[in-house]
Amino acid sequence: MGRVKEGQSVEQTDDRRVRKTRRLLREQLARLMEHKSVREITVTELCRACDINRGTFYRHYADVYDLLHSVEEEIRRGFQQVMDPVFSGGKLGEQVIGPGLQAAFCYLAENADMCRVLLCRGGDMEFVQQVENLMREFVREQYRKVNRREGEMYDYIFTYIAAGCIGVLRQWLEQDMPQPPQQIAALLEQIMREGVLALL
Amino acid sequence: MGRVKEGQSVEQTDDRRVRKTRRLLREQLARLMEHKSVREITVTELCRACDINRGTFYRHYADVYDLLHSVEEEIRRGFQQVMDPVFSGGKLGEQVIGPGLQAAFCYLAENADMCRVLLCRGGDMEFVQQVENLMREFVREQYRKVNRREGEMYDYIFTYIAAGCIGVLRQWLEQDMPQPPQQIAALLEQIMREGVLALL
DNA sequence: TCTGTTAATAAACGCCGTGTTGATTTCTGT
DNA sequence: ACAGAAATCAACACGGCGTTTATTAACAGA
Repeated sequence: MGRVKEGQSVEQTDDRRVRKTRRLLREQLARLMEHKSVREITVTELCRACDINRGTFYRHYADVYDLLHSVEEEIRRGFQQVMDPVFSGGKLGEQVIGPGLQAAFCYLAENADMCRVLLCRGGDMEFVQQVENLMREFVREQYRKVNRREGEMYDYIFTYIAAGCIGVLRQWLEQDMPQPPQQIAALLEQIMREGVLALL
Repeated sequence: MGRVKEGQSVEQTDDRRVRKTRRLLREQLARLMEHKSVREITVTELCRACDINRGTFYRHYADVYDLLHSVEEEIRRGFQQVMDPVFSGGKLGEQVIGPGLQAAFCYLAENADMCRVLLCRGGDMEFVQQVENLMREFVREQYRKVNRREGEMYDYIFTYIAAGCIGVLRQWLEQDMPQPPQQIAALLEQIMREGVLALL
């Protein structure tokens, strides 16, 4: 059964050994995920790849998905952190969409290997949904500054915009980011500002 | 290793026993998937739920994912079939988006239980991507009638629209479809025709 | 540099699901 | 009614899982 962990939020340790072990596990997991789906990766296999004792793995994580989720949480946390200042500190209102998107896409580009594996083909729906929700809250916040109307139908529209952005992000990642993140952010800003029709 | 199957496309049989077995397996898989993720569902467990011999399962499918994919393919095929007439037979051009979306959403509503499980939280990214691609081709086809311009950036915009639609679909399914499919289709048609800005 | 602490290792354990087999029984279409 | 095929039952080796114990190695702090 799953071992009781040290409360998934605080993972910092002053012991060099555990930092090393966890870093190794994350690296090798990412590497293996480039070639096969997560469900095909076994603890045994991962430990062999790390040259780590299997018991050591279980000291840190309950199973492969537990490890995966800790990686996801790290990326999600970073994503949130990058968006947050733009999020709440937007006094200019209009001028915040561009920088926000640009910051987000630059951050994701830095973690492209992991993000591609988590958001694209063999990815984790749960994680995609979480990122999409973050994006939706960003969108809602922006439109709230202009218009305070609410309602179920508005929720659908916010979802539409957020899902559209994540969809573009996914395609961009899957094609190995042929454009610089700034260009994608600019495109999405334009779509959000002028709508798709103006561009077609 | 995976057994060689009868070429995943043709699954029809005249033998009542195999129809019964496969139907049972699909039903129980859907039922189990409502309570737990696919990765937690074991062949043994599924067979117990069906009161079917485990060897019988392996006669039809290589593993749980093989079964799942056959279900996905069936739904995808139906989806495509429902869209296709509107797709190619659109002489009116403008008048085809509404009926197309409406047909799609009505079809998905009929298979809501399975679709929710495949497209939402615990779903299969691979499948979501496939449905999204179908939607994108539909969108591209519609816009092609008005404007023949092409290019990488246009692809991003088509992706944006398609992903937005699937995102709305996902939210709608997850909330147990509080609106009739016609209303959602109408909303998306409006968005595609007038853009999000006109609605906010 | 020493010391108490703790992570990492190695080896072994029972458990359970897997995928396959062969012999037997039950059901099916014609 | 009959031949063929599907479903059943029991058993098999295999391998990953999750845990335990004793032991070694590395660590932080003084």
